[in-house]
Amino acid sequence: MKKSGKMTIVQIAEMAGVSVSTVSRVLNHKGNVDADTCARVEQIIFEQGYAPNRLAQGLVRQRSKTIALIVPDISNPFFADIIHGVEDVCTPLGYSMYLCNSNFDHDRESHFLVEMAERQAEGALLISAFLQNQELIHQLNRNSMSIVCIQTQIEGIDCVNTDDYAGLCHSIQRLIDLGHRRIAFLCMDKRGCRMRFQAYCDTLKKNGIPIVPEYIRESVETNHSENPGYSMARAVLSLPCPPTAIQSLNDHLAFGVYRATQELHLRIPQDLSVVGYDDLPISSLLRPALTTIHQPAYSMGEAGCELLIKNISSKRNAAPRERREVLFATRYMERDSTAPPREL
Amino acid sequence: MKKSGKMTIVQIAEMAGVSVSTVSRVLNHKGNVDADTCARVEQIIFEQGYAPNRLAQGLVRQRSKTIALIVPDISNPFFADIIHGVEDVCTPLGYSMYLCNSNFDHDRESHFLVEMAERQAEGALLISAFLQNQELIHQLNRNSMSIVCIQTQIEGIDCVNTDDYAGLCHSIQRLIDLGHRRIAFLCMDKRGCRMRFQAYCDTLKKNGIPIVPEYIRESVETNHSENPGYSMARAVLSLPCPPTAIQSLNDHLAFGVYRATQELHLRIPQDLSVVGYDDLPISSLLRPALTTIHQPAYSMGEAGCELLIKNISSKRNAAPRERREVLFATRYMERDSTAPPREL
DNA sequence: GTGAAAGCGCTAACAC
DNA sequence: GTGTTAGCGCTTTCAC
Repeated sequence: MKKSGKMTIVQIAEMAGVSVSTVSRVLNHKGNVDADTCARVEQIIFEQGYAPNRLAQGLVRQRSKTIALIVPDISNPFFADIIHGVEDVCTPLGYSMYLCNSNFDHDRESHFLVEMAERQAEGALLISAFLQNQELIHQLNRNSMSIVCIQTQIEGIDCVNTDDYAGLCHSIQRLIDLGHRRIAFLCMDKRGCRMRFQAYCDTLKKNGIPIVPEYIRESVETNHSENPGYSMARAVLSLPCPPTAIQSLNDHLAFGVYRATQELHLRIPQDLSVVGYDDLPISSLLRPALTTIHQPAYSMGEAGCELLIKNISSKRNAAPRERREVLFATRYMERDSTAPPREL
Repeated sequence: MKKSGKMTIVQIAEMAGVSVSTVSRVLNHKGNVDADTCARVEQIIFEQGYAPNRLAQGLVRQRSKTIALIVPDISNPFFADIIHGVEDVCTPLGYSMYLCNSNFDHDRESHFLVEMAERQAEGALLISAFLQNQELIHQLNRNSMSIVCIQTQIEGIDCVNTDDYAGLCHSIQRLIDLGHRRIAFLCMDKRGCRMRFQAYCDTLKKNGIPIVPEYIRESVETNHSENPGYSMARAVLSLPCPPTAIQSLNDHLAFGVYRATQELHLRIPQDLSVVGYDDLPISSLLRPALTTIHQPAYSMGEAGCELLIKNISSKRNAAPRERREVLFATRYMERDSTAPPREL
C-alpha cells in the first residue's frame, strides 16, 4: 500500500527475487511452488496491494469474463428486475456485466452490440430488442459473442420468453367480452412487440371489430423525463371518438396513462379501462389496482443468463449445441382498472 | 463476413499486402497513408467484418475507456434514473459502463470496487454506499481508479449530494408540527444513511421527543422478491404502542409500507402518515399520493459522471485538482399521505 | 508513405 | 520447484 502508480507482475517478481512465472503461479494457485517462496510472494503482493491486470490476463487467456446487457430503457423496473436475475447467476461465476441502454433506438442497439463484441464480451443478452439487423446478430453469435434474447424471438437464436401472443389475445378478448369495441393499443416501437401487436389485431378481427389506425400509437421519444404513455394517452383520448379501453404495451406505459386520466378528470375504470403488461410490484399498489399480465422478470433474467453461459462454454469446447427456447407462463391479473364501458 | 473465428490485425495486413502499422494507421485515422492503400485496407476490413480488439488496444494505450457503477440495488428506480443520467454523459464520450449491485452488502461493495480496479476501470461511481473501508477507497482513488460518490460523503472524495440532513429535518419537523410524536424511521443499513438518521434523531431531540429504539428499523435483507419496507412496517405496526407516522428512507421502501397498511386495513393518512424520500415519478400516482422529498436523480447521475470524467482526465495529465462537491436542492413535496394523527 | 521492432501485463509451455 | 521464452492483439517510435 505504499507506492503510487500501478505495480506489475514484473516488479513483484523483482521484489520477491523470483521470476514472473512463480508470481503467476502463486497468483493463480496452480503449479507447485515452495511453501516458503509462496508465503514470501504473497506477503509482498499484500504489502504492495498488487492485483493483476485483468485486461492483460484476458488477452492471453482469450477470455474476458464479461457479458453485455442490452436493454431498451433501464428506467422501466421490469428491466431492472431482469438484470437482477442475470446478475445473481453471472456474478458468482466471475462474470462482470456491461450495461447498455438502447433508448429504443435501433441504431444504438446494433452499435452497442458491435462495441460489446469489440470489447470482447463473451456473450450478450439482448432484451426486448427490435432486431432489424438479424444478419449482424447471427454473425456475432456465430463468431465472436454468444447471444441470447429475452422477450424477443430471433430465428436460430436462443431465447427466453413468455407467450406474448396468447397473453395479449386473452387480455383483448376479455376487454371485448366486457363490452369494449373501441380499444387502443399503445407501444414504443411496433418492431419491438410484433407478437403483442399481432395478437391485438387478430383478436379484434376475430371479433369482427374494425382496426382503427388512430387507436394505435407508437412512441419514438427518447426523452428521459417524461413517460411516453402519458402523451400517447393524451393524444388518443382527445380523439373525437376516443377509445373506451387502452391496452398498454407494459405497466410502465400504463402509469403514463394513469397520469393522463387524472389530468383529464377521467375515472378508471368507469370512463376508461386500462390494461398493462408485466405486473410490476408497484402495479398492484396503484388505485385502482392495475389489471395486467404477469411475467416473471427475475426468473427470465436468471434463465437467460444460464442459457448464455452454457452457450459460451459450448462454444469454447467446440461442442455443438441445439437451439433452445425457455418459455414461461403468463398470468392474467384482473384487478380494478377494467370494467364494462359506460355506454352499456 | 466470411471466415469464422476472429480476425486479427495481422491477418488483415497480410490480406492487404501491407504491414500491421499501416492497418493500424487506417484504423485510427492517424499518420499519413496513401489514399489508394487506405481504400484497399478499408475495403478488406469491411469485407472481413474486422474490428480491433479493444482489450489489446486498452493494454497498450493504458486506457480501458470504462467506468464502473456500484449501486445498492438496481430494482430501486431512483438508481435506475441516476444510471440513465450517467450513461447520457459517458456514452457519447466513448466510455462503457460496468454495473454492480452491492445488494446493500458492505463486503460485496468493496469486493466489486477491487474487481473493477483489476478490470482497469478508469473510474467508479459509488452510489449510496456504506463506506466502511475508506482506506481502500482512498487508495484506489489515489492510484488506479478515480472515485466519485453520489448520495454519500467521504472525506477527500468528490461527491454529488442533496442536503439530506436539512431535507429530513424539515420532514420530521413537519410531522411533529402536525402533532405526531410517535414517529418511526425505516432504512436499509444505518451506515448508508448517516445524515438522514442523524437528522431524525436530532429533530426529535430538539422537540423533546424521546427516541424509541423499537421505532427504528434496519433491513439487512438481500431477498430480491420482497420489498423490505413491507416487513419493517409490519413489525413496527404490530408494536403494542405503534407509531402514528413513518419516515421511510426512500420512496421504494414506502411502497412496502403502503402494502403493509393495506393488509392491516389501516388507512393512510388517517391511521398512519407516511413520508418517503426521492420523489419517484410513480409516487405522485399512488393513492394517497406520497408525501416525499424530491431529489433530481437524473441530474445527479449526470453531475457525478461529469466530475468523474474530469478527474480521470486530470489524473492522466497529472494535473492536480481540488476536491469538489456538487450539491442539489431538495424539495419537500407535501401530498396526501401525511395528516395529523387521529388522537388529536 | 511504409515497415520493423519493441513492448503493454500477463500466462503457459518447455526446459532445467 | 523455478526460470526462460514466446506470444495474446495491438500501438507507436524510429528508420528508411
